[in-house]
Amino acid sequence: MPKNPSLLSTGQFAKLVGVSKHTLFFYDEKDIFSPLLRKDNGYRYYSIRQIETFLVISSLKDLGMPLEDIKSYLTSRSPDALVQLLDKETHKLDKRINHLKGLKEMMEEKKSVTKKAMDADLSVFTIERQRKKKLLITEVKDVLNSKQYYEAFQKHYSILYKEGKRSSWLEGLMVPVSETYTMHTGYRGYLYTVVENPAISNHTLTEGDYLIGYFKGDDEAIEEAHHQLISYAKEQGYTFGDYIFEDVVLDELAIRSYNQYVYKLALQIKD
Amino acid sequence: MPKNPSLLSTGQFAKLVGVSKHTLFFYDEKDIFSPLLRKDNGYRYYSIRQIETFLVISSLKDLGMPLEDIKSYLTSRSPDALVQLLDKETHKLDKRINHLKGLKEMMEEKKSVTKKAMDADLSVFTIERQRKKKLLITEVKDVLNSKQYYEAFQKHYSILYKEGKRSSWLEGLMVPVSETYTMHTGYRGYLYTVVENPAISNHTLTEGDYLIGYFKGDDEAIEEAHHQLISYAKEQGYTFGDYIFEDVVLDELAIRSYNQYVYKLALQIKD
DNA sequence: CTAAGGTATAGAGTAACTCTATAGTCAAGG
DNA sequence: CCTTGACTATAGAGTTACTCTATACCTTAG
Repeated sequence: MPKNPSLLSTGQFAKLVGVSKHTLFFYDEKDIFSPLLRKDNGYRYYSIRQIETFLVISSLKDLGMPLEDIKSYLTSRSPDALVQLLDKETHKLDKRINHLKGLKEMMEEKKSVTKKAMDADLSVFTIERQRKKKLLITEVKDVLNSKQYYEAFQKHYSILYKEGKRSSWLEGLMVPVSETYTMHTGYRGYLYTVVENPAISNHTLTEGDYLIGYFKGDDEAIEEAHHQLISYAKEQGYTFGDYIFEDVVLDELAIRSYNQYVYKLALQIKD
Repeated sequence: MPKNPSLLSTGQFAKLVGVSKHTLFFYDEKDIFSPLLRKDNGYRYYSIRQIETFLVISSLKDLGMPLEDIKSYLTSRSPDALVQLLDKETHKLDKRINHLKGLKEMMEEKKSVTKKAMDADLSVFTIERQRKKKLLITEVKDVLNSKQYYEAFQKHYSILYKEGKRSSWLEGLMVPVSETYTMHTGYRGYLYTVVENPAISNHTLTEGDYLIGYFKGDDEAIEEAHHQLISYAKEQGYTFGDYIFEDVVLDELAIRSYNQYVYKLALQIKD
């Protein structure tokens, strides 16, 4: 290594490490990372040796560590402290990676649901086979009661939240078939979310067939849709299960007008 | 779902989705996300249906999408556009995840190197066996020449950068043994980085033994250390290879004073 | 009917920059 | 030696996506 260490101007150093000159001015000003020396004309000169250091600092920053914390680490740095710091950060990193993986999964799920909804024929009912699934369900005694709905939601989310499933976008309402004809006066339902962890699951759906219908419209149309689905199932002589599953598949994110939302209803079919 | 949709105040909604009330005021003001309705007293009321939408918006934001872009998406939303958007974002997400995985790997490497350096006995030389490794090396004709060093670095990094290895913290200098005794007048060296991809590797180290020494000090001490290592190898009658590998193992990040840095020198041993 | 707690707006402050304006510095060609 | 163009510096305003504070109005339980 050079005895007379290779010196780089601010611009050169910035280019090498991939940031702007201004960032280096800023770091210097805040005493986070300073050039090896300054010449009489005020020009900053960085050593090539400082590249690694800078890259670690900027990686820590990328990991969300505030510059203040980085600075305060540097004022009390030691090999022991470094190992501790790296230990802590790799753990955080693990969590971040898992969070992002979860997000990705959800985005892909949302994508596939949206695609299906786009292609769906709203005028026909179809049969779909679903694999076994574990659900977390939370009862809402009266779905029309705003307060109860709110509390159920809060409960439901607090359980999911503990699981680290911070932003599960995909859940719906599970409505007992028995409630279908009293919907306008108030009815019982269950918020449901598909979960992997059996520890938080409190309901299991066995593998089986579902009668599926896609419907467009507002809340009233959906109430009507429930009736249509049941009537059709009766006509066809299906023995159906206890619940209808209701999911919004094209919502505010894909559609501007409220009454054009698309819902998917699924009725358990026995045998 | 409720015909009379369950309405939540700003505070309630904020609690459910895990942000502050102010964030919701802010989003409303910027027309990014607004309550379903406002009562005469100015109070905002959100629908429970809006929770999913909000969570997607905030996930997109978490993924680094500017609110401006989210807003402009929402003004031209459609199922097709949503699928496109999700497609683009999952790809970005993949890149992010890989980047973080790379960072994690490097942090773990740095951690282990630091630990080893802490425990190392500076007064003894040891033999270590190393597995086969692929390297990317870049020649520096005269290590003491600042311009050449800079250019070599730039070249070296631009290759690594293309590989997506954005912040490889771990590389050093490979010095031909033949140059050891002319170090003060200038000498040839090679920047080296261990890489996985054989396509960018231009040098292979076969499995073999290395004579390892840890040294503390500044640049001059390290020049001296090169000599010590060679002398010791000669004394012991080792047939040695062509290169000494020089790595800074305790640097600016772990140590405050420049002349207390710890270097690791490794000399290839034949047979 | 009052107190505790919720709601509103306006505006200042924050991190970690980026961008602009203004001015001094340097190296190479004519 | 001078000029030109590319570099360097500082100061300060602007940016994003908020948070925080101050002030004032509203609602509901006891």
